[in-house]
Amino acid sequence: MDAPHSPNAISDFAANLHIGNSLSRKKERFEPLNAPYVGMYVCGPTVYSNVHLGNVRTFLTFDVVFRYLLHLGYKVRYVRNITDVGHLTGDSDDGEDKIGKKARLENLEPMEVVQRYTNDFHDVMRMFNILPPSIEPTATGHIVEQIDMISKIIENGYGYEANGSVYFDVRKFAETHDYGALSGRRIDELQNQTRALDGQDEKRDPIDFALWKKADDSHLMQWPSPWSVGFPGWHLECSVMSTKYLGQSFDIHGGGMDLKFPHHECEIAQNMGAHGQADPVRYWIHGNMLTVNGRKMSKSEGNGFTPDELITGNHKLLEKGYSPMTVRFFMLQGHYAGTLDFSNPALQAAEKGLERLMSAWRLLEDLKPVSSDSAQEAAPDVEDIQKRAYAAMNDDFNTPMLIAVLYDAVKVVNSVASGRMAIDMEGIQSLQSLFERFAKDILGLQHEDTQAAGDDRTDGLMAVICALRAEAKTNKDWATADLIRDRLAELGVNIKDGKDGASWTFD
RNA sequence: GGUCUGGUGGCCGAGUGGCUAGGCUCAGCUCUGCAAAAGCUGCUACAGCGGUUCGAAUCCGCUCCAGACCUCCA
Repeated sequence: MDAPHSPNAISDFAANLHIGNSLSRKKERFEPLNAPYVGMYVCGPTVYSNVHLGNVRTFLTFDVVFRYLLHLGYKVRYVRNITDVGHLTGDSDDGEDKIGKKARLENLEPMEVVQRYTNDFHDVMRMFNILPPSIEPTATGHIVEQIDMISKIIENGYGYEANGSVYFDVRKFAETHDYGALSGRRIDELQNQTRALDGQDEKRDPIDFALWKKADDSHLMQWPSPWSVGFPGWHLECSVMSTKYLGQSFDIHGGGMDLKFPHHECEIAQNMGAHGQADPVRYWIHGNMLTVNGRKMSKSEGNGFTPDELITGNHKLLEKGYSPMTVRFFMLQGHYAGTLDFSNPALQAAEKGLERLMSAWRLLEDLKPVSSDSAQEAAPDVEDIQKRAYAAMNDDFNTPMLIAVLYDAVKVVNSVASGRMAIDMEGIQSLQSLFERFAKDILGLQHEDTQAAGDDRTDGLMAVICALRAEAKTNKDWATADLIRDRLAELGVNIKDGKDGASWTFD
């Protein structure tokens, strides 16, 4: 991806980037701690099952953030973890972790489960053209660091051991820190609302959370520690890995809205408790949920589906299959901070809208200048379109607005292509650059029907067929001309009659 | 119960004080042998009730509705 100016320069447009910070609940101008470097951490998946579309949305959100920061010229270190230590299953709290349970049910090593679903996760990310992060650390690869962080927290007086488990002393921490600042929760309100969970009687206070849990014999994944043979608490890994790779204070932390509490709140407490760092994360970004009929997409609701089901349409919620790019575009048509409702009509609309966008982009490749003498409309102000495109992205990554701006460019391309609007070569190049930057680099859209470009033989055959049909048309032999068009349509080849002869595309 | 999000036209979905969002659908027109594509035009909006204001979808208050989260559960 090229930066707008020289390879090492930060774009002038970067100065106006504003991010909706969920910590302050305000849009704030983005100022990196150590420009041109930017550190970003995003909570990755727990790899105990296939990811579904709701998960994809979160990673897509941060893919666009990552892409835009790169585009602006920042040197981004993007860390996205893999949670490969299972934590407790569901509400039932049967004392078994998710990965361990899956391993037992399928008679696999826990690490086989981890590998299988990590591979699946990577496949899905590729399918949706989501860029890999700079570092993808795993929880199990950082047990030593986690134990070390727990020790620091204990030393600082914010952690205590009970029966081989270690808990975070929330009340102690809250004496000097604002626990609940991110989620807006008050510890007095939290007090009576905690669920009855394993080990609750070991805690000094029900609101304390686990840093280390002693494992019983049935627990498949366990490690030695100064306190017991056991496993780390869920919130700890992200604190440890973000600190290790990005430092005690870094620029952006992202994740799904559902992780705000307790996960991210606890992360902040752990970081502060261990390092005394006042401001571990400068900008918190939370992606909102994908809903189906107004309900959060989740496995337990049975309303989530896998990419395979999506493409084949083989799911009770899907009327037909949709391509990954259609889904990517559909998601980008909503802002990441709002819920997005999944429905067949909405996806079909996205499919058609994307097709229009991509067709114009394709047209642009062979667009020729149109003189102002022959055109009814004056040349477009591409510079202005580009300005609005940057303004949209700078306004908290407003991809729906960016897409609306791109449709202005689509209109220009179509008008020029039909000879209605004037444009010079420079204008065409500006438009090409616009699509390259915003559609390809930033939104990550790509043509899916590349095989339709055809080889030489196909092109030759089509040229012959079109020539025959053109002759039929010249002879006003409409029956033959229509027959050719209809039969080709049945084969998935669409003929469009333009001013300069017919063109063709594959479905 | 608490916390946090939201409630926008036929559908999806932007927009935080006055200026066209956009996409899809539908209707009409232009172009076209017809069709498709494209362009143009039109259509029905801002949950409700009060308030602030010259002016509110946009600010404030209340009500109603929906969703998410509430300690180890994306």
